[in-house]
Amino acid sequence: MDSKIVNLRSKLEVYKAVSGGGNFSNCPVREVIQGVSGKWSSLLMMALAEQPYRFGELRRLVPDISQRMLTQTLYDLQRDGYVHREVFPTKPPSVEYSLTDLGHSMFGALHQLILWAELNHDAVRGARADFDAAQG
Amino acid sequence: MDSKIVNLRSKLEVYKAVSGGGNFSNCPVREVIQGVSGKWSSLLMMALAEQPYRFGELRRLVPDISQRMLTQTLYDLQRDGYVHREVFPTKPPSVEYSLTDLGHSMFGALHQLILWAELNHDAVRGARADFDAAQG
DNA sequence: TAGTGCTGGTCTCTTTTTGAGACCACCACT
DNA sequence: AGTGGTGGTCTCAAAAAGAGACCAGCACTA
Repeated sequence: MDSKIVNLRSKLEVYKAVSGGGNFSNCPVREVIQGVSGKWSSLLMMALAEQPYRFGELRRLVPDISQRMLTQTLYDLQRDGYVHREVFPTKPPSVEYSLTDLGHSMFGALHQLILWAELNHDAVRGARADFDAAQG
Repeated sequence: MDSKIVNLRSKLEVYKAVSGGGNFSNCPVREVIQGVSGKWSSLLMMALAEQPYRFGELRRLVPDISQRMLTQTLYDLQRDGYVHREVFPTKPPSVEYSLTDLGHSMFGALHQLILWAELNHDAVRGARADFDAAQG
């Protein structure tokens, strides 16, 4: 067990103590994590970390997102301060989305998870296949 | 812009090249991230990184999860190889959930995001409040 | 001996979230 | 005059999640 995990263990104790009931219901980390935990949030963060994109470009970049969810996810990311939305007065008007400083900062952490996923996605797929084979 | 982000930029170029259509639809990272992106997944990973827990303990630890979603999320985490499920022949039988090696490894990466959330949740809340105040 | 509680779930029903696709105004270009 | 691209919104259907009843089996208690 490495030091990070030991460190977290003590953090968890703190949460449980603070929340009073010995549970996670008031954990302030939850709302932040849930903001990133949407189906499309991390994917859009990945795209915008690369460079700013316009609405239509994002739609083409992530073809299986519905226009409705693209609108809504970008709105939520903007609301949480990760994404900046700028309208340019072209004809027709174009809208550019980019990461804020807070967004770049958050992406630095999210990036670790993405790197892990890159390295281990075959292990996860393997586990999934084994499990399905064993359980039916 | 730090080196991590520059590094990722090149990674993204690779994905777009590989997928053929210049988009994210085949990105292998997506399925891994989505496995962690469930509403309850990261919370249960946090709990189990602390120590193994039994079903009822987890339910008490996360009081606002329904029994149905607790069952299902644990099942999914087990299927992806992050969680080990062990039944003890007590009366009545008890079931213990713990992280596998893969689960601990993944949590190491998720941990970065959790630490970020700890440090920045007030900034996110502030952004949210500002946005709501401005937009109505 | 009957009642109560705890175990880890499943089943059904309702509510919320998401997806699919039509529709919109505006303007440029052909 | 028709077509296409802009960034959306609106409606309706499908999928996912939440709420809560129910279950068998055994221990403990009254």
